[in-house]
This record gives sequence, structure tokens and C-alpha cells, in this order.
Amino acid sequence: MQEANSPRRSNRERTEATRAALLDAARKLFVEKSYAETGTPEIVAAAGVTRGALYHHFADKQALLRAVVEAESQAVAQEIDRAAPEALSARDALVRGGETFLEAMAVPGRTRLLLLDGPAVLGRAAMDEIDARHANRTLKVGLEAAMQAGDLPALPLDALAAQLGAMFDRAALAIEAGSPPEDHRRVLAAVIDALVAAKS
Amino acid sequence: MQEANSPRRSNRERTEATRAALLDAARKLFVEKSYAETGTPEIVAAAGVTRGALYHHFADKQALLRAVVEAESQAVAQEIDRAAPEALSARDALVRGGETFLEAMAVPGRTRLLLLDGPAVLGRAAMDEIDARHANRTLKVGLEAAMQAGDLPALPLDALAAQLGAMFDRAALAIEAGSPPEDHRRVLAAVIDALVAAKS
DNA sequence: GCCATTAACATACAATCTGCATGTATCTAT
DNA sequence: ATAGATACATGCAGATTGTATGTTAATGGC
Repeated sequence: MQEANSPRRSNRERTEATRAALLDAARKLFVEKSYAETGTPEIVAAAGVTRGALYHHFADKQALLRAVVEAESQAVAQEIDRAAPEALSARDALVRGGETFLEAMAVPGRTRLLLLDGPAVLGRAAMDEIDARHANRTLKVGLEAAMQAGDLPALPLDALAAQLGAMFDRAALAIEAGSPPEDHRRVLAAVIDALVAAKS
Repeated sequence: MQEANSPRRSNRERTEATRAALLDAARKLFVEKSYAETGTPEIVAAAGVTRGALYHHFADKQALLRAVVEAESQAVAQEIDRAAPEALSARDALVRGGETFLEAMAVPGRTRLLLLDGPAVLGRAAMDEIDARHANRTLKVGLEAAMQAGDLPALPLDALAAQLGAMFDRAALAIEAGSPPEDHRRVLAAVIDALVAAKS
């Protein structure tokens, strides 16, 4: 038997603690100064481990970013799922989901991680794959439901989800840059309403 | 008197030739392997100059990317301007401008330079400033004309231009990634048509 | 036409950084 | 209890960036 602090920790505990410390430190620094301007020595110092630990748990610096991005993307989707009120009109569900997305993306650093460094470092394809399992999935589900309910015109689902998703992304980016949030929300709602009205 | 080739060139000639060689080489390599994975030694080798010349003409590697991006952005806007048919309905002008934009962005490397590495390395604010003088300017002009003609609902112009621009950007990216171009063009046109129909 | 100045490079150097290879302590399974 | 795997720590090699210093070629007065 040992005290609860450092000695005698199981391998699983050690791994989890180290990975968490690395992810936290990396997230903080990537957000503060960008991925490219953050060195691994700085990350491990902030995490209180050595570079050896970093390269034991992650193949390279890029894999560390991938893990950070994955977690962040998942967190955003979770907030959207949690806020889903279930019984709304297709239109309201889409607008409501969009609002929640913008709120979730207002968490400091998320726009940089998910919309700038992520795509540039990991590539568009990798980001699409991640997004398809998270935020963009929620959007696609909403669009599909609306379309089948006849509330939206029949359009290619993937293309529509991609482009509407891009609008939301851009709105989140612009808002963080100081653009009036109300303007962007109005435009988003107007586009959704226009599409719903065009359901011919 | 000297022969026309290398000796006895004016300073202006030397500068222009060197800068052009560096920009060409940098563009080629940034597109092939991304900004981050291209080293300055490789760039200057391809350009046939030394790193001294590079750092004489550009403050740093980032400034070189900025120059490449600036030129690329200008080229896209120029193609759009050139293709503008002047006397069309607001709706047709927007759709036509969008088509031209997608064609221009199909030039290899443009999506990477303008939509991935540019924003990540130079920052969103810097890219917005560049875009505001080029492609996004043409979009904004088109939207403003349509709005004043009463063909579009009154919406915040900057936000609308930003978000529609994001849709076009995303379409360009998706098309390059292999997504069916026709799907994206249909969605783009559907959104524009829906907005025009909602002009009330 | 000469000379001082400046522009346009070339070269060498210092500081980092990344990824890997090697070494060591700590679990874990048998 | 011991063999082997896991989780690190440390040191190294190669490469990269930006700068400082040196050199050559053009330019602008006199």
C-alpha cells in the first residue's frame, strides 16, 4: 500500500495523467501562440514532463495537435447535442443548432484550433474526417431531417452541409475578430429562412 | 556597351528578376509541400540565388508567403473582374461571378495558398485585409448592387459578404478534394436564388 | 570621369528545434 | 520471482531560421 500521490501508480494512471498534462499544456500554448510558434520543449516544460514522454505517447508534434483538435471538435459537438431540444420545427432546430454552435465556438482558442491551425497542419481531408464525426454530423442530421420533412428543397446533402458549415465557421471566426455577432446571426437565419421558404 | 544577358544590369532589373525568381520558386514549393514543410534553403536553390538575397528582399519567410498570397489573390480578383459581363440581373451577376471564382480557384495551389496556409500563417485578420481588396471586394460590390436594386433582402453587407464568401471558399476546397462540382454549384445557386426570392 | 554612398547580394554563425537512439526505472503477467 | 513490456529521461545528429559581417556592383553629385 502507498499514499495516493506519486509512488506506486498503475501504468494506466501514469499514462492518463501524462497524456492529459500534455494535451492541456499543448492546447494552452497552441492557442496562445499558434502551433507553429510553439516548440515541444516549451510544451513539455509546461506539462512538467520531458520530451521523452511526449514522443513516447505521440508519434510527433503533429499527432499531438491532432489529439487536441479531436478533443476540441468532440466538445463542440457534445454541446450541440446536449442543447438539442428535440421537438422543434426543422427551421427552428437548424437556427437553434447554429446558435449553440456559435456559442460553443466562442470558447477561447477553438476557432484557431479548429478553423486555422487544424486545417493548415493536418490538412483539409483530415479535418473533414474529424468534423464528419462531430459538429458537421449534427448539421447534416438536421438538414436531412428537414429535407425529408419537406421543409427544405432537395439539394445534394453533402455539399449543402459543407457549405452551410462553412458559413457557420466563418461567422464564428468573424465574431471572434470583433465583427458584430448580431449581424452574423441575422444573415445565418436569413439564409436558412430563405431556403425553407424555397422548399418548392 | 555590354551583351544583353547577365553583366551590366541596372539595380531595378536585378531586383525585379530576383524577386520574381523567389516568388516563383516559393509558390511552386509552398504548393507542392506546404509552407511549413518548405525550407528557405530549398527555395533559394530553386530560385538560383542565395539565402542572402532572400533576406535582403523579404523581412522573413512569412513576408515571402505574404507576397505570394497577395499576388495570387489579386490574380483571382482580376479573372473575376475580367469576366464580369456588366449588364445582367443581380441574380445572374452573382451566380456568374461565383462560377468564375470557382474556375479561378481551380488553378492548382490556389486553395492551399489562399484558404489554408495563408490564414494559418498570416492570420485571419491579414487575410481579410487582402481579400477585402480582391475577391471579396467583387462579391461585396455585387451584393451591394443587388441590394440597392431591391433584388436582395436588406441584410448587413459585411456579414453577408463574409458568409457567402465562406461558402464559395468551401465549395472551391471541396471541389479540389474531389467532391462533385455540380453539387456545389447547385447549392450555391440555390442559396442565391432563395435569397433573391426572399427579397421582401 | 571620379568618388562617396548605397543597394544587392554572398557567406559564416548562433540559437533553436525536431525526431531518434540509447539508457534506466517502474509496472505486469506468468 | 523473474522476464518482458511500459513509461519515461537524456543525449545526439541534422536541419532550419534570422542575423551579422563582408564583398561586389550600380548610382548620384561634383
